[in-house]
Amino acid sequence: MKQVRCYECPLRRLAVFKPNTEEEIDFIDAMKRGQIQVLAGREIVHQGDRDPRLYSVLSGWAFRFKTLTDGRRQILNFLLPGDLIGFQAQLLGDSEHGVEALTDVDLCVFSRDKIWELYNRYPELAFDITWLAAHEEGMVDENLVSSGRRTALEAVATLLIHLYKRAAAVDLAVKDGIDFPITQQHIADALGLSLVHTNKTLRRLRKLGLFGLGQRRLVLLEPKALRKLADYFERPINARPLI
Amino acid sequence: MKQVRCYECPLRRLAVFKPNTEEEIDFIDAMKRGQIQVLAGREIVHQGDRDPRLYSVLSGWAFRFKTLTDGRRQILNFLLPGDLIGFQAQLLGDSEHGVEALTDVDLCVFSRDKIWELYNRYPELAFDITWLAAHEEGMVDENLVSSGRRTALEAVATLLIHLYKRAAAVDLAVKDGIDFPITQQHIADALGLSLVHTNKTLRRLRKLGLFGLGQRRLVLLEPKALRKLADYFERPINARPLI
DNA sequence: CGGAAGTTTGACGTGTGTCAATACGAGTGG
DNA sequence: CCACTCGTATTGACACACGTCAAACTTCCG
Repeated sequence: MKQVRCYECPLRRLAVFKPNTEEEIDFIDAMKRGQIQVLAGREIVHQGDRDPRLYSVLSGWAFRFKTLTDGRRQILNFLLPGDLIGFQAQLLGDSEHGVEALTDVDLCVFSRDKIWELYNRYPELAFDITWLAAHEEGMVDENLVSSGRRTALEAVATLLIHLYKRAAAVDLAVKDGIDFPITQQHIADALGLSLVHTNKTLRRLRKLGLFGLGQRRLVLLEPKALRKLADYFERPINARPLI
Repeated sequence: MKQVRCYECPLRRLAVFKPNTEEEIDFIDAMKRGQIQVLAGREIVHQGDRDPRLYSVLSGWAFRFKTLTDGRRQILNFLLPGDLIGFQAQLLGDSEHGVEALTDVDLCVFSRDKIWELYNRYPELAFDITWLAAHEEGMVDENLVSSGRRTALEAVATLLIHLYKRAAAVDLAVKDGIDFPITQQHIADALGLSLVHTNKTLRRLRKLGLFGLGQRRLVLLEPKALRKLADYFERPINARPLI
């Protein structure tokens, strides 16, 4: 994607995002050092990196993960446009998790130096960062419930609904379907399941007619039934901040 | 515990906590509305509460959790002295998780109104809150790895080490043992295991001589072996902020 | 002393993992 | 346009980690 200035950021046109003042946008723009593209499958942050960069996702999907020394991998949560990278964990210090691009991804790069100025001069933006951190924790919480206390069927249903809603919110939905770049291996790693069992679980859900998946495209056919499986309450979607 | 003013807070004497300026402490003290005690087993925040209060843990243990409608429970993480409550998830809005006292707990109650003033006038404190939120997310991350990708044996070892270190950091250690108020049911709910299997796993670890547990007291007998099981790297412990 | 809460044990069932092979789809090169 | 290949999806057979049920035991405490 071409370099974009923050005041012409395509994300700002979306309804999910809270509007900012002109002054705030100017500051964010000044903090933005540039933009990089990372190809699908490449690492954005390496687990153990010292002092990782600060990014935000401008387009595409990514995910945070941890790997054990013997290679077992756990996906912590997925990152979509508007999400921050590098603010988690030690805001300064080593990154305790890796981040990998799921699709080709455009990232805004921010200068870490200016974070301090942001906290000093733009308390509302500072609050937004806290909000985003807390919100992301909420997603990990939800994922932990799936991994720990839901059956494979429930967990997969929960994840599909969740990703669907998030993708739709950032306008990635096209007539009741979203572009779905996630492989079964990703689902397995996110939920702590094996690849084979994930496959069989997806097949069961599909046979029940609850959703359609194919050609990188996900459609929820029976959202009510899925929500019931997922023990999922509809919650009001507050506007979320965009840095 | 008697009402304590923030500048005489016993936690501030501990090495883990980052010192604050006098002005900051004064502000925190002004923000503190009082102190309450919650008895072991009682709920501090009810899942679904509208606009829950803001607290910090002054003494005792608590935990955050979610329950599904049929009663299955997942513990998200444990809270020890110095941890904040109510800043997670929707910093304003419903709480998506409950918080329960594990032991009798003393809590500092903060007025939500002043949060805004804090962000405006004390950017460093604002940053600390973000830090604490991100740090807590890191703990949920770690727990998710245990639940999703570690065996029961590894997961339990990981949790014991982790809790030991945290408790020792806030001076709850007495000659290589800590006061350990957690039941096997709590461990099970934190790791997504059944009570019975948790019991058998603990017994196995004990038979291996890796730790001692009894009379509410935990001792790590073979920390190296435990760390190996847990795939655990020692990390430098930065001073953590205290609000 | 009695009851509640927590811990232990054994027997047995099953959800999920592992292994191994096949099928499919998209891209590449001849 | 067909072979080839590589990543992904699919299947079946089988193993085991972990769950469930049920009962006893231990500790704590009023």
